[in-house]
Amino acid sequence: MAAVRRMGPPDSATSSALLDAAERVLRNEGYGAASSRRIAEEAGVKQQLVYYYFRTMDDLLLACFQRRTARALARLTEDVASNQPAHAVWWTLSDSQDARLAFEFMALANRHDGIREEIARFLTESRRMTADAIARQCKEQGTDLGPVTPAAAAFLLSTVNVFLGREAATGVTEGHKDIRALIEWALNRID
Amino acid sequence: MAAVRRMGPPDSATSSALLDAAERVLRNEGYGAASSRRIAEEAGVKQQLVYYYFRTMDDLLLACFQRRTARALARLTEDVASNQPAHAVWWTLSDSQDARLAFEFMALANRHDGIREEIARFLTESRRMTADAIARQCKEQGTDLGPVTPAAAAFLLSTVNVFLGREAATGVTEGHKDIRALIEWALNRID
DNA sequence: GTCTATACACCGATAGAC
DNA sequence: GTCTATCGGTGTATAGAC
Repeated sequence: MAAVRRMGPPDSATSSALLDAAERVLRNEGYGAASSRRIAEEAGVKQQLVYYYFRTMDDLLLACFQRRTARALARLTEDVASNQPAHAVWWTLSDSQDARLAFEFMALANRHDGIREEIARFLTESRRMTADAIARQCKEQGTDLGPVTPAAAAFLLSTVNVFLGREAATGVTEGHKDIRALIEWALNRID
Repeated sequence: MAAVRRMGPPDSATSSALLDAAERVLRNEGYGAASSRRIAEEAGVKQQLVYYYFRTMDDLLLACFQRRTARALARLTEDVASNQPAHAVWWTLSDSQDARLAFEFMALANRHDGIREEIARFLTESRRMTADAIARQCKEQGTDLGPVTPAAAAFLLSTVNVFLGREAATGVTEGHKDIRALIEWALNRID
């Protein structure tokens, strides 16, 4: 029956600043550095304020991820409705900052049940939307992708960028130019 | 000048058991759980023994990764020399346990300089070996992969499995069947 | 080679004053 | 809404006995 602690509204400026700070820490230092003290410092507030706006650290990280997925799904909805859906999805996912953050959340899912479930929901949903858009586009254009089914294309579109971003941050670029060229070639066949 | 602490040999049974334990903890619980206490417990020894065999926790994790890359490069050398190099590389990388561990090390690289450098070296080297083998195979067989250059194929071979493994552990399987079929199709064209 | 004991930093989280 | 103070737990790492 706990839940007696006083708590602030989820839409305040400070709450939002904490979520922004959490994103930066996760992206640049990894989830191992995402402590209440480090995130509060990054946001420029006292550590204890974290627990005024969020019940637990796990709650903060989950809220951070959910804010991201809500934005990503809104953006994806626009992308698949555009007249070059495959290109639009690819360019949205091409943001290197987002890719590194996405990687960190995937890693976090290993020990955070809530985030694991959210990731499963989000990936399944977004991949279906992308696959449907590609299938529709191919049908309209009369394009045959051969062994590359819409579902396979959607998988590649959503995973390749995450690796490109993480590897680039690690100092690896082997094969990156070629894989980008290959994706561009495929996008031009689809759209 | 430090380095005054007494330390054990790097090839003992206990040292090896600690590295095995570290692999299991990393794979199943993530790098956030890879503490000296947790790893010692997993290996069935006292926490302080970790510091008899390894100078720091970072050293242990680096040794763990280096043991893995040494084995992986040896295996890769066999694979690329076989008469179906592409298939051999793919099946080696298809081990889901290895894939999940590889993902964890990629995440660790965000905050561990030594591992980041080792990953950069290993990925660059292994990807070149794979690309060379694919290029050679295509030349011998007279196969034209079109927009899929050997470097692009090597990138996909080394990254797709890592995501398949991590996603499956997260409860996501959307597009997995299709991407496996696509890879198989491509492998049969190459070898 | 392994044990006990222990120092010190940082972690998540709470209580209550202002 | 933000502050100070603080608790118990866990983390890395070391010293010295057996």
